[in-house]
Amino acid sequence: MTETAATERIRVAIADDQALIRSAVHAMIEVHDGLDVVAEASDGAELLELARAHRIDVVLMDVRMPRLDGIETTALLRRDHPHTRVLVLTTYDLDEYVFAAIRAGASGFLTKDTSSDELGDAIRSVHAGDSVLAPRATASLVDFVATVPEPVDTESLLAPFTAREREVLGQLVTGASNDEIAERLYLTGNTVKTHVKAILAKLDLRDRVHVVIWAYERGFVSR
Amino acid sequence: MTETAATERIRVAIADDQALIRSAVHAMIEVHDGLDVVAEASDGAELLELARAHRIDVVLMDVRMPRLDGIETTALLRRDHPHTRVLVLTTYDLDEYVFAAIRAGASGFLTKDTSSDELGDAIRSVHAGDSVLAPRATASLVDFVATVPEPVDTESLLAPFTAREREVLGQLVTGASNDEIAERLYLTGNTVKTHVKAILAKLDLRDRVHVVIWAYERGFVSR
DNA sequence: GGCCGCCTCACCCGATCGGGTGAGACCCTC
DNA sequence: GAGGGTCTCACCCGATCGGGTGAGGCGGCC
Repeated sequence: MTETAATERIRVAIADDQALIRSAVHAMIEVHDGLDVVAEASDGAELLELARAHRIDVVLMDVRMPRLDGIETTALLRRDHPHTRVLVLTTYDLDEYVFAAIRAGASGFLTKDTSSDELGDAIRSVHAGDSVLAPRATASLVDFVATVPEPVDTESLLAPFTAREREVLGQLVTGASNDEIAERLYLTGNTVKTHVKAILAKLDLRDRVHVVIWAYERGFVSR
Repeated sequence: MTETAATERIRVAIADDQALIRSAVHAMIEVHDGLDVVAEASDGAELLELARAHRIDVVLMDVRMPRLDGIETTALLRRDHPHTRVLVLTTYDLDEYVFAAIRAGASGFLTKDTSSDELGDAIRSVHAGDSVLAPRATASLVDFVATVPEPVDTESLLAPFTAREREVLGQLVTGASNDEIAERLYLTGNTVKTHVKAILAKLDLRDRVHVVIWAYERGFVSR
């Protein structure tokens, strides 16, 4: 794990439908020691073929490409070659793609006006396992995280409930009927009803539907 | 909007309970043109007092401080002085604090071993409205975003439903009873039941509880 | 015109649910 | 040992729900 990756050469591939961009990027990379461009593809499908033939460490991926776009290509590539890192390059930092790219498994998101040195550093970073984002992209992520509801403390939500009630509650939020709960917890239907009534009273809710809503709204369960 | 912020001097405050750290950070900032340290605080409460007296553009905030920690201080500060940006500095990049800091309204998250130049750049960046994250913090955010379920296309979820059914569905997921739905949509209870039955049939679900679960699980509704 | 989908409403039935009350057994604490 | 909380179960009642069936009106489409 503590191997000095700096001594290994990094095998880079370029995927972009514009030949001019490919050669420009190619030139930007070749000036760096330790970086080799081993493949160039004009669309995603072609890149996937090349990935089967060559070992690729880092792909510089355009988003807009015919046949298979950069996002889908990233997802497929990462599925079949988890070792290969993807650095997405866009013409402008259209942050509409940032989230899709990251979800697809991209390690970085930069604009094409990135300097040669920054690009070289970025390639080395993502190859080392770090993530690299353009400032605008970073801001998007920060904004996003700031709006995401914070995870709640489950224990405080469950505080008013007894052990048995928590078990019943756990079943309730799955949509189980009283009979199903009884079966799963080895209880009588009557007993389950008692616990359900206690839960409804403690939460001051009308019926099990509202219990489910309560659970999702409070983040007690989440998808 | 297109004013050249570079010509304005940036007023910086430092909040850290260790005097040695404060003076070291102070020294790192003063070497930069355009950056002035206008306040130093040894805890969050002190910083908040100083913020009422001075105009502060950027705060370099330690996380661990007595009385009021950096996270809570950030939240309070941002609430009362939205103009003031917060750059959180931690001893090690304990990413347990990254999300809390961002949620509290921090614009940046760096470790204290950041170089003087990087720190100066970071201060200028956050003052300009960008976000700055340490590489490790960036990786945390990227990992987080990658695990967040993607927002679903509502239209495709609603595809099988008629206009009226969608309205009833919208009421269903709020936990409304058939009578409440009837009241709100100016329908008979019998008619509502017909629509509910149609919805259950199309989703192949047993009862309204499962409809609510379906809605949350698919992201049709979210908190 | 005829067909079909949608919306509306009605009635019936059995199942499920929620509310109320009571009670026995157990365990822990004062 | 008296009291309180928990867990278990029982019975009753009325409300709600889901399933089945039928039917009239309306609008669009072939």
